[in-house]
Amino acid sequence: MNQPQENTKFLENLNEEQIKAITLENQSALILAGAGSGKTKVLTSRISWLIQNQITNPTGLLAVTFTNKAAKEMLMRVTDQLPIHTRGMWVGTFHGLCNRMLRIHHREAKLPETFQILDSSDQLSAIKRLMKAMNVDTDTFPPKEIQYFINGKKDEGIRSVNVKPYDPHTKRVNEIYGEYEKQCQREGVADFPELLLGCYELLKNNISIKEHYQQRFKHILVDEFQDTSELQYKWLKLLAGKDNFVFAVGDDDQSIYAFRGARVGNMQDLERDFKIKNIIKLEQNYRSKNNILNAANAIIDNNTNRLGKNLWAASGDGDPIRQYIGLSDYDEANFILDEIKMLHRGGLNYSQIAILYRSNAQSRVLEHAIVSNNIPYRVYGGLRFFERAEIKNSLAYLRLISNKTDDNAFLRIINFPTRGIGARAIEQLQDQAKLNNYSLWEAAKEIESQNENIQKGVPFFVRLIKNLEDEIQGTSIAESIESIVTHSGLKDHYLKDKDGIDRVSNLNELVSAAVTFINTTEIENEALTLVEFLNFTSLESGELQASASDDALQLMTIHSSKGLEFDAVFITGLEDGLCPHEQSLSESDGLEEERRLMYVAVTRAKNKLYLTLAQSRMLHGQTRYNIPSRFLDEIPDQLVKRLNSMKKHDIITSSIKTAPRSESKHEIKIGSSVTHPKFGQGVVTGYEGNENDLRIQIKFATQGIKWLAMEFAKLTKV
DNA sequence: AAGCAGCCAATTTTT
DNA sequence: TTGGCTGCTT
Repeated sequence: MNQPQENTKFLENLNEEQIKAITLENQSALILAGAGSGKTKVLTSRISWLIQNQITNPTGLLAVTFTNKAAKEMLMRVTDQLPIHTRGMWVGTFHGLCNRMLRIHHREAKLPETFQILDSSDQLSAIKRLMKAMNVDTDTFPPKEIQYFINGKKDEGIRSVNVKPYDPHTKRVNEIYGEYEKQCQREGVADFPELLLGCYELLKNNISIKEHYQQRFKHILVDEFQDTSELQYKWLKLLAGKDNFVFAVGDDDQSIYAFRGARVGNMQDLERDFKIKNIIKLEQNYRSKNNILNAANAIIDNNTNRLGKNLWAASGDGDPIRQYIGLSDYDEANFILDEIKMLHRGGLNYSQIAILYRSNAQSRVLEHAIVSNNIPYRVYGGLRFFERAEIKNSLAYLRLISNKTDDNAFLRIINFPTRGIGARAIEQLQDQAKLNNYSLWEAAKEIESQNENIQKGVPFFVRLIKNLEDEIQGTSIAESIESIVTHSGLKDHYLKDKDGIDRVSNLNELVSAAVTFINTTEIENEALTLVEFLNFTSLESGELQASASDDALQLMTIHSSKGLEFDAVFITGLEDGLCPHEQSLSESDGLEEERRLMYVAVTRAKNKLYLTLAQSRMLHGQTRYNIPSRFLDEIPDQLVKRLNSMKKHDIITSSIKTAPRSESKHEIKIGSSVTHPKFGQGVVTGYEGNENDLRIQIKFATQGIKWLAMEFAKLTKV
C-alpha cells in the first residue's frame, strides 16, 4: 500500500506545472486548465497524491463534477492509480452529492425519507397542474416562464418569501412560486435546483451537520469550476469553511453555459475568498497540433476580461486548417461527406470524426447526406433513456407505490394505459383531495372503499396498485419492473401499437438497467433500495451508451462536444447569424460567449480541422443568405488553406446570382455599402424571399440590422 | 379516447 | 420546414 516507489508513479510523464498543481500543500488552489492540458489527469493524480501521502484518506475528500460521466471517469482513473476501495468516497455531481446529504439528514431537511426527484419535465407538469388548480391564466403566465423564474430564484438561493417583486406581474409569479414550494413539500418531491438549495439550507441552518462535514472533508476538489452557479459556489463556501482546502480546476475560456446559470465570476471570487496566491496555468496542450492551437489562441484573444493563457504543443504545426465555402447547405454537406470518405479511405475510423454545429436544426441536411452515402453515424442530444415516455410511465408506477403522495406520478398513470378514467373523474379526485387536504391516492382510495364491486375506473386502479404493491413485495427491482410492466397493461398497450416494438424493447432494457444497478451499487439501507433506484433514474438520465463496437460518425452541437476530442473535426455553418448565433447578439456578453464556443469547437480537433459554411441555407423554410462568420476573420491567414479559393468578391457576386436581382436596384450585392434615406449608412448582409417578394438585410451603422422590402427600400449605392 | 387540422415559434443543456 | 401544442371532431 505504501511502497515508496509507488509514491511517484502517477507523477511520471507530467509537466512541471501539472506536478506543481498536484503536489500543492496546505492551501486552496485554482488551476486554469486549458483545453487538452491534462485536466482530468491532474485532478485524479491530485486525489491519488493526497491519499498516497496520507494527507487524507479516501473518505476524507470530496470531489464534485457536473456530469455522472465525469464522476465515473474520475473514480475509474483513481482506482487505476491506487488500490483503494471507492466505497464511502464522496465523488459525484453537485446534484448527486446534495441528494446524498439530504437523504442522510432528511429529518433536518424536513423531507420524507423516500422523497423523489422531479426532472425538468416532471417539474413543468407539476407547475401546470398547480396553475390550473390556482386558476392562473397560462397566456399571461406561461408555465415555462414560471419554471424559469422558480429555478432562477432557487439558483440564487432565494425562497419565495424572500423575493421582492417590484411589479404586479412578478408578484403573481412569485405567489405561484410560493404555492409550488408548498405543493412539492406536500407531495414529498424535490426538483433539481431544490436538491442544491435544500442542501445549502441544511448546512446553513444546522451548524453541527455543517461542522461534521467540514471536519470530514478537508479537501474539496471541483471540476469544470467555470460552470458553477451562484448557489453551487455558495454551497462550496459553506462546506469548505475557513480551514478546508478547495482545489478548483477550470477554464474561463471554455465557459459556455451562462444561459443555464454558470457564473464565470466565481473564478475571481474563489481567488479572493480562498486567498489563492497563484493561479496555476496549464498551457501545454497534449491534444492538438499547433496550427489548430494558434487558431484557437487567435480567436479567443479577441475576448476581454480573460484570466489569460496561451496554448502550445510540442507536437509540431500539423496540417493547415481547411476552409470550404459551399454554394448551399446541401453543397456544404456534400463536401463534408466527400472529405470524410477520403479520410476513411486513408485509414481513419468514423468514430474519430466529428461534425459539429451550433444548433440542432443544422443536423438534418448533414444526416441526409450521410444516409445517402450509407455511412454509420450517431447524433448526440436526443431524448435520453430515462426520459422516454414508456420508461417514465413504468417508473411512475414504482414511484407511486413507493410514495403515495406523489400526485405527479399518480396523474401520469391513473389512466395510462387507458382504463376509462376521464377528465371529469380526475377532476373529482382533485377536488376531493384539495377539500380534505390529502393526496390524490387518498381520494382514490376513498372512492374505492365506497364501491365494493366495481371492476373498472378508479376503484380498479386502486386495486391494481395495491395488488402490484403486494406482488413486488420482497422481489428484486428487476422482477418488480417486470410485474408492473405486465400487470399494469403497459406491455400489452405497446405491443398493440404499430410502432411500439422499440418501446417494448426499451422496457426490457429497463429491466436490465435495474439488474446492472443492483450489481454495481452498494446499497446502504436495504429497505430503501427501490427509492435509491428511482433516484438513480432521475439523476442519471441515461446517456445512450455509445456501443463502443460500432464505428460511427459523431454528430453533435458544439456545446455537447465540450470535453471530447476527435482526430478530425468539421465545424459547420460558420456564418454570421448561426455562429455567432443571431439571438446571442442581443444578450449581454453574448458575442464573447459565442467566441468561447468557437474556441471550444476548434480545440476539439487533434489533427485535422475543417471550417465550412454555405452561401445560402434553408432555415425555417426560407432560404437565407448569410455572410461568413466573423470568427473566420479572426484566424490568421497563414494557418488556413482555402479549398475553394473564393475571394470575398466572388462570394458576393455568386450569392447575388442565386437571389434574383431587382432590375432597378443595380448591383447591390452582399457586402455593398448603401445609404437609406431614413436609416443612413449600412452594409448589405443578406437576402431572402423570391423574385416577387425580395427582401434585403442591411446592417446599419446606427440602426442595427434591418430587413427591408427591396421593392420599397430607396437605397443608394455608395 | 384517439386522430387530425390549424397555429405558432424557432439557440445552446446537465442534473 | 419542422415540431409541439390546442382544440375540435369522430
